[in-house]
Amino acid sequence: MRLTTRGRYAVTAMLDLALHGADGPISLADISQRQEISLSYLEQLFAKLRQNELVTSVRGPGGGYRLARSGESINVAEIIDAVNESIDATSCSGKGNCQSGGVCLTHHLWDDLSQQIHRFLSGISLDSLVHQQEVRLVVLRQAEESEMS
Amino acid sequence: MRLTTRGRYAVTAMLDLALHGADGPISLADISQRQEISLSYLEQLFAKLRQNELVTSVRGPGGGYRLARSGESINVAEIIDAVNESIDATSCSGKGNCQSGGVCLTHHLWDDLSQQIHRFLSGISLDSLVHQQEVRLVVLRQAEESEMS
DNA sequence: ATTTACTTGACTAAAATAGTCGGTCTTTGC
DNA sequence: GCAAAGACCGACTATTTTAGTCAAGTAAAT
Repeated sequence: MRLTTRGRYAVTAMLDLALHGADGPISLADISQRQEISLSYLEQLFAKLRQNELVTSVRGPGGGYRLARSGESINVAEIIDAVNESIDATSCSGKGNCQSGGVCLTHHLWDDLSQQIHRFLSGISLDSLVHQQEVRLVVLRQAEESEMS
Repeated sequence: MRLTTRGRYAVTAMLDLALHGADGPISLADISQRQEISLSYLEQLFAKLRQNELVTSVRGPGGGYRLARSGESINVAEIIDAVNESIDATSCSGKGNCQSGGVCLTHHLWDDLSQQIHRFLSGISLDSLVHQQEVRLVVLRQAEESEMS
């Protein structure tokens, strides 16, 4: 299992869209500045998010990305999935052939853990994050920072 | 956050000790054969497990390792910790300085997830694994396999 | 037409993983 | 006392993944 900056960046960027995308598409340059994520790296991530139909793009001046569905219907687990970070904790990717055809001693444990994590993350929608106190505070700070520059 | 073969191997090896260590120390060679883990790699892992006082060693012929405490009092979270696989899912290692001194947009989410995982894994003792039906079945299969060779 | 911005693919440095290898030190049993 | 078993230690390495750069497009709006 891995949960690295890739998945974290993807969720952060999607949350940025949910927060600022109310009126019109958001450019990757904006997200890059607000969330301090390399622009070229965002391009890579959004290619996958688009393939997985989590965002739609608008080309040309004033263009950018917007959420493909409502923030209510998009959960964190599917964002992480979209950028190829499996939440699976087993070594056999759930296939159950971790030791010479059968399951290994701890297969069941990792399987349980995977389900636990998946249940947790898929229960969290972008909308629910938008409404969190902790998130709102960060949004305010980011707004101040952007005024200064 | 990472959960890779290192943490999985460590838990598997510790469970092997809990299962077979009732009468006398278990050699790494035994564990290596039963669990199909490279002997040299096990040595690395057990160095850390010993430093963290999860196992004690007995040198010389007939020697090996045994659990330092009862299987009831050792939980999976501390085993994974011992081999340096942090369960923390935040990018700032919980420090809260993920974005220019403050927290990033999704810090709280990863913090929550980390706690969730930690609570789950620290609630599982080696003993509770020993008594699981799924584990017992694998133990039987492994016993058969070792008879054949 | 020109500008803006998305799109694609190839490429790369750095880190982590998953080991290997060779040797040393201790203890037990013959 | 000596040989073998097995823990212990450190250095070394191939592979993979991550995180990111760079350059060359393509599409759409003004």
